[in-house]
Amino acid sequence: MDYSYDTDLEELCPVCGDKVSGYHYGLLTCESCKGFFKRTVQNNKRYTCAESQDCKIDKTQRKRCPFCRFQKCLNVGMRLEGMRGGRNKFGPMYKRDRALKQQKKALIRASGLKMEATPPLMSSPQSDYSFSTALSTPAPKNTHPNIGTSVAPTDYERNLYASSSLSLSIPIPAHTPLPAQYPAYPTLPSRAIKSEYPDHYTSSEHYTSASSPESIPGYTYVDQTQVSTSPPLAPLGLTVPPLVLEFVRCEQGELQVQSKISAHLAHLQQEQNSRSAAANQEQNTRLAAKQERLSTFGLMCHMADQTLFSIVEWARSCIFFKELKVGDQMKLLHNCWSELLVLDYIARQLHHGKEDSVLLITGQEVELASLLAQAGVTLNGMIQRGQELVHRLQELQLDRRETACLKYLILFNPDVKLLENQPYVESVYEQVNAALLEYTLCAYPQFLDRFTQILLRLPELRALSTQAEDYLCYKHLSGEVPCNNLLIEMLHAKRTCI
DNA sequence: GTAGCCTTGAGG
DNA sequence: CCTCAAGGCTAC
Repeated sequence: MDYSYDTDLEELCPVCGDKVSGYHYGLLTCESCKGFFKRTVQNNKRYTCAESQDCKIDKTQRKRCPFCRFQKCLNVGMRLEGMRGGRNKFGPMYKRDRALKQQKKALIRASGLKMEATPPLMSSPQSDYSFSTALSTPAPKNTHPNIGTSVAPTDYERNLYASSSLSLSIPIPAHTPLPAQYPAYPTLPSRAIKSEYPDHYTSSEHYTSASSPESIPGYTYVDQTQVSTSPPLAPLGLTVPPLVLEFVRCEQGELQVQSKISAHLAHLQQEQNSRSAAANQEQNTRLAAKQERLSTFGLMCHMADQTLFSIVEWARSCIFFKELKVGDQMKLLHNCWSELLVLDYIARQLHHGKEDSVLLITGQEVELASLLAQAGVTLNGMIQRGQELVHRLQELQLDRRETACLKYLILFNPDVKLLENQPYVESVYEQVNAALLEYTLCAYPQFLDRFTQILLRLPELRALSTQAEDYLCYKHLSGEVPCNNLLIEMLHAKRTCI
């Protein structure tokens, strides 16, 4: 049994299930999918699907529909690398991925052994139960007192078993869609490429469209594993990694931030109203409407600006970050401020849980329709993209602890250049990664790929934040962003240091 | 077009 | 040196 842990785990191509031949374009794939991806990208191939763009791709049928095969390549995270030769820009990522896989195996093995010795005791009062249950919108009906003794062990065992020796003993039926348990590299692919090859990333239609959700029509297999099964069990009173607890402890009180920002904005608005009231009286309605729209955008900027202040405040008070020198702190924040802003927004919507409205940091609820009606084309696109991302995370039922971990993963980006204490940042990143992995495995043992699924959302978050930055930059250049803005300062800082 | 094998070349 | 991923080659 023991041998299987080290050898055959995850040795299947995430696209077609064939034998993996090594890392190609960002993840472990088979030789044929590597070649297929290469041909497609290099020759700028365009395929069409004769069916409904959701063809099953497996070893025997992969030739049937190149369209769906390519979609799947993109979905699992294949990305073009810009450099020829062995060691390339994916190098560190591959290294991390390998380390993480080892870690995961070790963890699974460890919990497996623990299992054999003593069946998990769930009878202890589920002390940190409250967070995830309070947060998850549809209250899971799984607080059955016997859940630990009756359901959990088998479930847990089955998953552990499945993950460790699946490829040996239980061949995956060829006709089923691959469950997304064959992880893509659990790092931030677009980031690595983007930071090193900005042009490459943006100029290639494949990759820009790859990260926009509406261009991924065949993206269904992930959802099947997450949604069609019973709703995720709440954490089973298993120990939550201390690091994760610490992360949650460091979270700011939403209400506190809310009232602070509300007060600030109310003040601003009051000022503005009194200033423009006189002018508006004389204007015709069309112009007044235009001014109204501009001021709404301005207000949003102020809102984002204030949120950014609170994010910086959070970062400065949080574990690990405060140990860094100011120079490194700045570099990290300059790199990720927009991602943290987007994540903050997304997390609020997750908590909000309504599809037809969004919740602002001020606590105001805005109808999505009216928001879309006021915004221009670009902003509309971003809002919709944001909603898509919210939706996907909702399907995963991302909990508050996981959200907290994501903030750290975004903040401690080991790919940031010119850090004084780069190894430290890298080690924090690894620690957070490990903590999140451990947490997801313990809290949601029935979803072994949850960790990967969560991390797979980060590239889209990244892409969205980049788009937001670009948009802000454009708005700034056309003079529509209020001055003295931390947003703009961050924008400048980032653009000048790259 | 596909996919297995070969060559190249950067990084360790 | 060796490793190993990107890209090339070519029998199907």
